[in-house]
Amino acid sequence: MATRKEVARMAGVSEATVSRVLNGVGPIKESTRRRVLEAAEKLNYQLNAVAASFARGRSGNIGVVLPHVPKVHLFSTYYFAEILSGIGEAVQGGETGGGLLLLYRKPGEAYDYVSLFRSRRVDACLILGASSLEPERQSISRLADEGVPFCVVDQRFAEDPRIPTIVADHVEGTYRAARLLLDLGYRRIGFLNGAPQYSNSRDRLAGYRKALEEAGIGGEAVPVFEGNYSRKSGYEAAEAVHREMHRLDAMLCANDRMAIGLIQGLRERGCRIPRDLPVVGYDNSDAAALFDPPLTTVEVPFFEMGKLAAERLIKRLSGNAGEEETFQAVLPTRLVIRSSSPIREENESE
Amino acid sequence: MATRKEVARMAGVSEATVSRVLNGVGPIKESTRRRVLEAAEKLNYQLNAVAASFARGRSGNIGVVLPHVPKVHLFSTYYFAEILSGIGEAVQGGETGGGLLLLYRKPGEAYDYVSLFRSRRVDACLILGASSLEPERQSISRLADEGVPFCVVDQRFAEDPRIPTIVADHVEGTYRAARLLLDLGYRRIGFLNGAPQYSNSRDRLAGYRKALEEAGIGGEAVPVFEGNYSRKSGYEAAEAVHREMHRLDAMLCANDRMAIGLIQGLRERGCRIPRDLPVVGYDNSDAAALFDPPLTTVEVPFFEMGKLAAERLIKRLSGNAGEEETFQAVLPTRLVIRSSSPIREENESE
DNA sequence: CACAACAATGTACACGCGTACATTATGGCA
DNA sequence: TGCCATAATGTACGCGTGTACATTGTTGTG
Repeated sequence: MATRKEVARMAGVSEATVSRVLNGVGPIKESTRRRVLEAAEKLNYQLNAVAASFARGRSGNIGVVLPHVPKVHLFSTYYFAEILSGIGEAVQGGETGGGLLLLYRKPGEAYDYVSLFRSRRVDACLILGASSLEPERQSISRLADEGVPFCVVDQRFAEDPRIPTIVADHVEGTYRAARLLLDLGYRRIGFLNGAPQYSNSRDRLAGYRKALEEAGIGGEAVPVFEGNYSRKSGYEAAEAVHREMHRLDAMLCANDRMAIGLIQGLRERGCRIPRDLPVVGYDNSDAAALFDPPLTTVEVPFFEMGKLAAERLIKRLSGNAGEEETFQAVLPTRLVIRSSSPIREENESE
Repeated sequence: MATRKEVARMAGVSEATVSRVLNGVGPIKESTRRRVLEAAEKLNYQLNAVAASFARGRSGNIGVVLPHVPKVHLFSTYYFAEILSGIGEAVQGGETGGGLLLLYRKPGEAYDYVSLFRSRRVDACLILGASSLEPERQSISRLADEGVPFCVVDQRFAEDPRIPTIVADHVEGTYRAARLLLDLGYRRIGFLNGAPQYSNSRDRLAGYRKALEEAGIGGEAVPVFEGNYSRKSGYEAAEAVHREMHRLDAMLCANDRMAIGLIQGLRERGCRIPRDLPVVGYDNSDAAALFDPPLTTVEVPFFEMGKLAAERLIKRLSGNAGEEETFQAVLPTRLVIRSSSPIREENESE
């Protein structure tokens, strides 16, 4: 394995000159540059990236921290897949040379993000699938203390404005979805939510409640169910939903997968969708369009969220540090009307 | 930022002792260990992973090289999502401490894998979505020359037995699927394949042809179409398929997404599935079960392939090197019968 | 008690690079 | 020619760790 020293010797220059040629630093005579490059070529020299990272004090890659749930195919989840695709798009476009370092954490537990930086394994870090549970919140908070570049995707920490976040406007999303059903004349609209430790779950609930309250429908008149965003949990919720059927005339779900599971479960109980019960999903995943019936749902720009988050980090790494150090962006959602809700002459989007 | 030296000073020992305590190497007096750990704790010391990698000559993470196609949401692809999920499962279970380093390459181009190792950025490497195109084949071949741990997933290089691969038995997969249609009485079975630069495409074609030949159906009697595994390409293929309808009485597709696109396109031309034309997919993606009609398809253990590939690398890294250096595994596929093919009393699986 | 065996720790250096600073060529101008 | 600014290159060192080897305690055995 050739090293810088050998290249220097063959080219008849000092190691520093080799380094300068390879990094394009400082003025170099053209003939020298050629000699060095030829020597490097001839020796099949390859810069040791780890040594360079060590000398620079930076690893050159961006960390992406994901929750690991055994047996769950995380990447096959529309939510994570889209966010990650967006992140990938950004790092590819950014030409950082470095890669994405995928790291797993146990959800709910404290993860030592600070060590991640202290150990120089990442220069910046994106946090996906975080919750508001105290251990997680604290460890993310410590990251803010540290002043390092990071960003939490789709999870707000309203109480700590120093935590940079990029979220979607889920309040508006479920508000619109609920309004659609209300405008169609439904009053007893149930809600199947995900776990409340996620701010995005709580936001969805808030938007739903807001719409109902505006329509003068009391808080406890309509039941709220809880799943975990999996198809299975929606399927299992069908039992409870079916039991409460007399108090319901429509269902709103916090994501498409649960909506699909719910519909499958309700069908097994003889329920026809949307005739007996309109069901509205959320996310506008691929499955929403393919399912029978195609789901009315809310489109969320997960791809763009990931892309934006990564771009911000990359920009902050490669230049003007410090400015707009903490940012909190909220991206809009969009209602998509299909046939799991009754068709009527409504505005197709917006 | 505390360093080893300071810990050593505070604990009243040498740096070497600190290192030994932290790495659990050699005999250490219990009282010393405690003093060191206390000092490290008190100073909030964090080992510099980059420096350690540098000293060890290993980075501690596993590279995953993916094709990057602009605007394509790679992770949202069932194929890549499942393989990556499997890889994630393996690295999580393996407790390597290190992470997955995601790296992008331009498909079809030569990628300098060797540099990846020479630069010490990865200790091992998984290659996804590779093709048999000459530049790619060569650069992967060079990796084999190098003798480093790597594995190509779902792409064979039959001509070079030194290249470790894990593939699915796609020949058997399409053979079974074609046999299903033949057994149902169909003779003029068309095939919509992916791009032929992938061995998995060619294998699918081979299985399909094998079944037809066994049934005494000549090579050119039935048309073969080509897409690129996207839903859109299947949708666009509908035109050609519809044009050739008189020569067809069933269609086999190289993946579910194309099958779905094809069905959507055919429907727009007034074609009913499966009554007018049975369509069989491939992959058994989530969409296959959700689509209307649910697709008859071939299940492929992508998750297991990724998991197995990663496990092999991890095993090879963390111990007995050299043995079974190159391995080529072939995992079985499984026919899944749903209603995009006519129902008859067939064996549901196997 | 002498000595070996081993436990416990210290010393010293390599790892390959980036870069601050020192030094030497080069060219323009008075 | 002499002088200075700048180009071009060399020297020297730090980065923080792992670890081979040397050294110093400790224990057991004859």
